[in-house]
Amino acid sequence: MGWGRITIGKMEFVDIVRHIHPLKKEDLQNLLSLSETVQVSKNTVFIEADKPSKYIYFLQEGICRIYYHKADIEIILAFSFPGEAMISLNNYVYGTRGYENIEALETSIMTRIEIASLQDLYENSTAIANWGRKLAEFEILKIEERLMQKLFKTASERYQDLIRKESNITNRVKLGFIASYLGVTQVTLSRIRANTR
Amino acid sequence: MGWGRITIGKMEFVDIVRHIHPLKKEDLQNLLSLSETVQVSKNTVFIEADKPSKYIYFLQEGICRIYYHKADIEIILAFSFPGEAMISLNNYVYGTRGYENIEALETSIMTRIEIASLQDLYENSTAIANWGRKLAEFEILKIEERLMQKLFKTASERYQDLIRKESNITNRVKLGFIASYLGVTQVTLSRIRANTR
DNA sequence: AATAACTTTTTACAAATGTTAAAAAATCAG
DNA sequence: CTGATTTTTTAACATTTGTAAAAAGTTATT
Repeated sequence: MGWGRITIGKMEFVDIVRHIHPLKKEDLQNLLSLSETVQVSKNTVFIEADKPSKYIYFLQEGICRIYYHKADIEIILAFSFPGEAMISLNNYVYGTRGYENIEALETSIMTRIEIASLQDLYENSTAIANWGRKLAEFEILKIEERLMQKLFKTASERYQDLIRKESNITNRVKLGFIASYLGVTQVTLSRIRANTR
Repeated sequence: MGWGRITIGKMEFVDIVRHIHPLKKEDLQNLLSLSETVQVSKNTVFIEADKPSKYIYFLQEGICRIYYHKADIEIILAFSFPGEAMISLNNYVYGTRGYENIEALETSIMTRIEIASLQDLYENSTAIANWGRKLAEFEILKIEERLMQKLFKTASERYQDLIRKESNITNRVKLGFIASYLGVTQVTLSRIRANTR
């Protein structure tokens, strides 16, 4: 569909941090001093299942997919957009290996922090501990939202919801991925799209 | 099935608290001083959707169901067993009204803490803030587990998983509820059970 | 511009699950 | 214990979704 690239969202790391939980200058500085901005090129898997992942990432620009691999099935749990945190959950919580693979679907800018250093901060600053608490709480809400969608809504409704929220996602992500995210086959998604016209 | 009641798990509140994140005597005392043990009788809905819920509950004894109501559909998100926390998520995180109804399926013992007081503690104690962070992180893992089950496994596998984990749940919870939890109709669950024999 | 590789849609058929209704089984109340 | 109520299973049929393969459309490369 030769439309050319769509303008995409961008977010500064400090804004991402502050949006989770406001911090005083000193705490903010401590967090920022641990952070490192990286560019991840298209189709790079930067968090891999079964491998320890040292970092928590915050997406500033681009789009990623979080997916699980099981036997020969691959299922997309979520897409990440600017402003969102990306982690290997079990790794972050227990320090063990996790299930998630996370791949940049476009060349993306993200800021990362070493989880071990972050956890030191958690132990030494009440404000940052509460920041980490809020981060976790928002993740709960995000994943609960996803589960509710899956439990309550048909694939067709979930598709509508997705394009309402991210209107140009079909121009940035191939339909096979979107079908996987919705939990249906690509054939079913094609049928849904055919009935929506 | 005239078997008589099955012995059920029990948990002390202090053990539940310590299992989330170890606390020093003083912090533990602060938490305990805010807590209040209550008995909730069978079939009582003690957290209601669209109503503010002042408390976070920790189940010591009994079994509860967390369910959403939408139009005329009712879907069970989870069963709670001793040791688990029960909250209205949006209420806990944002102070707004939530989607969850939580009902005691058996007469249950639980300890509750006022969310507002707990949040005061979060602001004033690094250890308790980290305790709250861990609480949230474990909730993420729990709900992620549930989502993965739903995404990767057939209803039949999910049923097997459930009875492996809670072998006597079919004696304590009616199959209509279990079907709802599994995300299938009761007819489908009957078919699953018929094929498992 | 032509070819190859990849993505999306369509088709035909199979399998799984839902719906409705009724029967069977289990449980509860008096 | 017995009848009433609730829960669970079974049956018949409809609908949805999956599978596999082909066709159509798109993108990338030479």
